[in-house]
Amino acid sequence: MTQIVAIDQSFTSLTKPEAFFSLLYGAYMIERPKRFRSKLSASNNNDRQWVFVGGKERMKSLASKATLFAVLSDPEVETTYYTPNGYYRRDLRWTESLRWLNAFVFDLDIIGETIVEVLERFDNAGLPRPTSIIKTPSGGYHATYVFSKPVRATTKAIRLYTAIMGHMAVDLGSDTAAVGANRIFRTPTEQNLIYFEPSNCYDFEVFKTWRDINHPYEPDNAGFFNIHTGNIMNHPALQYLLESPCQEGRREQTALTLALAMKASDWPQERAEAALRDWFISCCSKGAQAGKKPFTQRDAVYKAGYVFRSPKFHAPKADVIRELSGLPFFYQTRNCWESAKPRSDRERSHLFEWEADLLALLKTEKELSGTQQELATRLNCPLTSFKAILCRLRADGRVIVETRRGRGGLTVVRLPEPPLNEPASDNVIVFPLAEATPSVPIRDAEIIHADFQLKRVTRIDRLPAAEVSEPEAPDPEPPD
DNA sequence: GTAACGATACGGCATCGGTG
DNA sequence: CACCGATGCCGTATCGTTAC
Repeated sequence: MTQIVAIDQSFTSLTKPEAFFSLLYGAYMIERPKRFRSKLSASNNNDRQWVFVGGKERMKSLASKATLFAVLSDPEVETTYYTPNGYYRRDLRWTESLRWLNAFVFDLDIIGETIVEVLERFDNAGLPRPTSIIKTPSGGYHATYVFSKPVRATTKAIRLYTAIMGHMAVDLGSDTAAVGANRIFRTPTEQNLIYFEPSNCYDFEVFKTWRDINHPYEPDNAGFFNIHTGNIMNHPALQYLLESPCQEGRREQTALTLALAMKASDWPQERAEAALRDWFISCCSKGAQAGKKPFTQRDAVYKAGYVFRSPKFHAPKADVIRELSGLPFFYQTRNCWESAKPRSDRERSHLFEWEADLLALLKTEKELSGTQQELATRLNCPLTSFKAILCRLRADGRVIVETRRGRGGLTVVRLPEPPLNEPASDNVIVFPLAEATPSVPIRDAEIIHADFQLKRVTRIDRLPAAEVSEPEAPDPEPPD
């Protein structure tokens, strides 16, 4: 904090955005290029951070406030987006290269709400008031919590940060796709920064405490998949199903839906069975029409075992929950590893153009075959670069590549088939379940991103068939 | 064995923002 | 403004694999 105070004193004429960035990066960003700085901090290179500012496609890396402010005030330079967190490398904007977690930023796509209503969301979620709010061109808001003390971005810290942010996003009703440590957001400007309270900075511990109270941590559920699903059992619609009288004719479906929701919420099977037993005893109609088999407690509990045993069940259908409960219900999946695409931001890079060219070509031709040299020539791309993009696209699961070596060798490239394995996959979360240990990435799993209000799949990602150390991509689509 | 291909390793070069 | 250090791009050489 002492450093921040010092900054405030030395820059009395900061603009609001500059003050924001000073606060955000203050503790661990050098003031000016090295020649102006004290020897003490200059030698401490392990703490410095690089941050990125620029457009969606290309961002500049910056390490000093003087440079940052210069870039921000230069109308020639695109500065639409920035990274709230800092990196130890200036050339790789990967989660793995993060050094400091400086803030949480939430993308609130709530058009028409006033700033007062936005602040009420924070109050209602039991969260403190944010440090800043900016208005985005689409009419939404980006709200930021600047940490009073940046958190070193260790693997564990990033995982905790993401998990807590996921809970906060759900409770705030913000875009869960914007959850993660390696995200870019709209750069605050004099015009869009409509709320800025520099004193509203909080220690990361504040958010850990909030999470412990509002979303108790269960070691069994500590895997990645909590983040995909959230705990949907906490949703009022499912609470309603669990606690309200259930009539004949709906018992089967309600029991199944509850079991699915429990599975999707990572409940242990025993807990699900116990809950369904309680549900049967206190809520479920016990009658049966003449000649029909009665619905028994055993049937209810059996549903849990059935659902938990079978890998083909993943999560309940949102529209069934809406129908059974009569309450609005939707949920959105998100991927805690974004579709892996290490997007570095290099001036000379043509790889992404070729990558886009290849994908565009595949959309029209469905399948490309030939020697790699032929295909590379066709794309007007060097052979080595063609191999690089092929390797990356294959690792991401965005194309299927078959190669035949030797004489008459051939490379066939095509787009992966959309998954058809689940009925009504529009609201099914495919998440590989209990058999996978949380620390190991799941191979060949697909994540369906669905908008359950519009009832459509928005995107399908295949988790990269790669090692844990595979760099995580920065966000493919920054929010407005 | 040989031709023709894919896979891999290596080195020259360009480029970046920072440095002094 | 020349230089630094790190890194990506890309051509080339070489090795491995396969059909003939």
